[in-house]
Amino acid sequence: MNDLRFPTALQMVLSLAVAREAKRRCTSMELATGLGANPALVRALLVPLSRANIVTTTIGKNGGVELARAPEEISLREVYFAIIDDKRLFERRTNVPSVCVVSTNIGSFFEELATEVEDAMLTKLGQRTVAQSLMEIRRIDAARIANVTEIVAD
Amino acid sequence: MNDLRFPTALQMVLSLAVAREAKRRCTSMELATGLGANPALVRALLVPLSRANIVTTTIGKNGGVELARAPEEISLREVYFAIIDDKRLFERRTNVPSVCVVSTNIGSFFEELATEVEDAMLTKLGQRTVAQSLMEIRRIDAARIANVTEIVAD
DNA sequence: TCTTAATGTAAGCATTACGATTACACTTAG
DNA sequence: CTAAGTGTAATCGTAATGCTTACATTAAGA
Repeated sequence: MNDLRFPTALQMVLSLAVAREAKRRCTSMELATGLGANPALVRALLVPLSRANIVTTTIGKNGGVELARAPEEISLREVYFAIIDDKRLFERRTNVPSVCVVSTNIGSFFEELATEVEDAMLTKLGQRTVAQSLMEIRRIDAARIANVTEIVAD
Repeated sequence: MNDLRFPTALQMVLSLAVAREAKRRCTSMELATGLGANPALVRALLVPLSRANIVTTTIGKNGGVELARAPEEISLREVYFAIIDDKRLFERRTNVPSVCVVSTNIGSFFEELATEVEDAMLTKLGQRTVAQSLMEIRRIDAARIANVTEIVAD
């Protein structure tokens, strides 16, 4: 089973960015509906997002979720890091015996390699903000609609 | 459970690069010993490596495995791609309903994003060859030995 | 030709991590 | 006081992978 936490959290944040334009809050139920998922799953993901100061949750009646900052100020790297954090992209083997120069040092080497590759990935994510991503989503939507119209016209 | 195929294959290829210097072949048993793993596991990974022309296997008595090319000519990207291939780094959610502009287009958007991030990672891996990696391993080993000597001297 | 040493491959079990759901405690507006 | 929210724990199902065993296949060499 693949890890869907990042795509899920990303969609949540993007939906919150849309709601923010209307100065609205979302409930975990609304977010769950957009995902085709369960509100409890959404709330579980809200915990680390809240801890990272990406969203703000309000308990009680009329409560809900909103972005803690302007979407221009939130990078996808922050979202990824808030959600994933501990898990390394590449995990190394454990219990490798020391029987040659390779087996003895592969652990350190792989750690270096994994860090470097992971940094490259995070840098890429750091170059994108939530605001830009929302613009991109709308660009994709416009293209989709234009395409549908064209097909209908045939 | 984390996917250990890439680190496993990488160690195998590095061990084969060492063996190549001595003009030796390795058996899957030898490689498995260095990994602390089972020969059948090694042989399963040998199949895609062989298909990608990274290693050459020889069946029968006195058979075994060797690098198919010089270690300078094999990038870590090739090793990664040979082993992982199908599996995307980021998987998107399935069955997302179309209830708003975000949920309707998040799939396409995430696909674009995942491709870009994955390319960044593969580029990083493409900049490293097996030969360079082996040199790096030996550098780490030398540093480790120097450190041990220093501690013993205290 | 027979034995031996190797790869190729399929089948089955255990483990792990995550998704999904349910349930309930807690909080706050009106 | 009630309704509408979040916070969180517990449980189950499932998919992917590692690990192991077993056996078929192949080829060298006595």
